[in-house]
Amino acid sequence: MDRVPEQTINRLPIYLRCLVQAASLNMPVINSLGLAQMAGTNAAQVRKDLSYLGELGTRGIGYDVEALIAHISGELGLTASRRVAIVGFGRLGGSLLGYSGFSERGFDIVAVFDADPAKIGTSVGGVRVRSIDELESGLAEEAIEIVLLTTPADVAQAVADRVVAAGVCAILNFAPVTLDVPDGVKVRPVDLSVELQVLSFHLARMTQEA
Amino acid sequence: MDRVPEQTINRLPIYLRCLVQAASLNMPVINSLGLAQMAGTNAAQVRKDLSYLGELGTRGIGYDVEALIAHISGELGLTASRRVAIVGFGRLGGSLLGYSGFSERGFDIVAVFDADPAKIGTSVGGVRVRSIDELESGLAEEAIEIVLLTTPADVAQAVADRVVAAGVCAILNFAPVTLDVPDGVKVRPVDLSVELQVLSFHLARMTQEA
DNA sequence: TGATGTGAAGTATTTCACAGCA
DNA sequence: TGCTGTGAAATACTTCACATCA
Repeated sequence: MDRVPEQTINRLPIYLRCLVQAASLNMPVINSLGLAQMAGTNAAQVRKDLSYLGELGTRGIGYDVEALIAHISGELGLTASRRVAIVGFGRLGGSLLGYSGFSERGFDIVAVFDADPAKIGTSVGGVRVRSIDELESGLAEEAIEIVLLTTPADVAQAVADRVVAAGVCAILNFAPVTLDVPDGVKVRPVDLSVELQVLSFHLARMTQEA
Repeated sequence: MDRVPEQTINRLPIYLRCLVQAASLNMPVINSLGLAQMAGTNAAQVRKDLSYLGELGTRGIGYDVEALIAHISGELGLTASRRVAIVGFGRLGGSLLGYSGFSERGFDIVAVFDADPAKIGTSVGGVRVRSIDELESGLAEEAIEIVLLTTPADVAQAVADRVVAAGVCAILNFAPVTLDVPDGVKVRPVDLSVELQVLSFHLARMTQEA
């Protein structure tokens, strides 16, 4: 089987979300057009994307919703829950810990690290805040697979280096810096200012063209 | 001049951030390789991207940092601050209102809407929470250009329809649904569960291949 | 019959490689 | 000389169109 294109990977969680909704509406089967309309794309794209995962549909019929949910979940590695840590427990880190959407989707936040002595040792939502000094040991102890990096920008790279050295291969980076990590480590940047600036670009274009 | 490719637009805010940092380090000039290293890309990409904006560099030298900041800021429409509204004032909406990074970059949150009578009329951070019933009039009154959509998923499409009908052309969508909007309206989805699932895919691939 | 799966065509994006200019 | 700007090549992705098969 060929490698799955990056853009296809980005759409798989969207398809999964749509399929779960279809299942909740008691649709046993969905075709590529129906899924495309829910996901905001087109039928050919859906078929091509799903074809990278195998021959999952039935010609003349479409895709079995439950079977496709199971298959995509498997591809996304969602069969077991994943152990997640928050590094940097400021305002944003606190919000993320409180967000129920993660555990609902199998992402369990089981460790929190911060440098502030006033926070260390306190417990929030059943999770104890650890010292950043215990980062390496704590990540190993808790068998962390994914780190949510929410430190201030000026220490993000240094903390990321330690996280990577501790063996973590997946980082969701909320700090407004581009992280430099070795091959094999996946970083997804989340930067709302970047998103707003992209929207602003389009607004500027519109008013200019009109 | 040719249209700027979408992927280039996505990188412009990154370049801008790197340039601002370079300026803070008192670098008067930066070359494509230096900017590429800061931005996590390569020199050819930087030159190609910037070439869509015009001939901004000096051969043999590089790019004047301040001039390039000014130019990219202009392209991104950041010369004046932009008026932003939060629609859906739950936990997430509250966090976003409290985030200082927006106003620092010229995005001013000047209106907040919610459906909960307990919240309507209260003031947070100098902004009064308005009833969702006043959505259309409020968006017009405050001359809102960008909406941060943070409603529950099940009403997100309906609210988005009203936001679009009120003339807003840019939406940052935090609801875990794919919004259907007319041509000319730009939506940027922000879904942390999707991001985590993409990371999970790569983790699954790694363990499988190893 | 009707919808999938997929080569092939069409686009978009990235990278190369070097002419051109300060 | 050294770095930008840019056609051209290479690669990646999307869309088309239709053979294929339940």
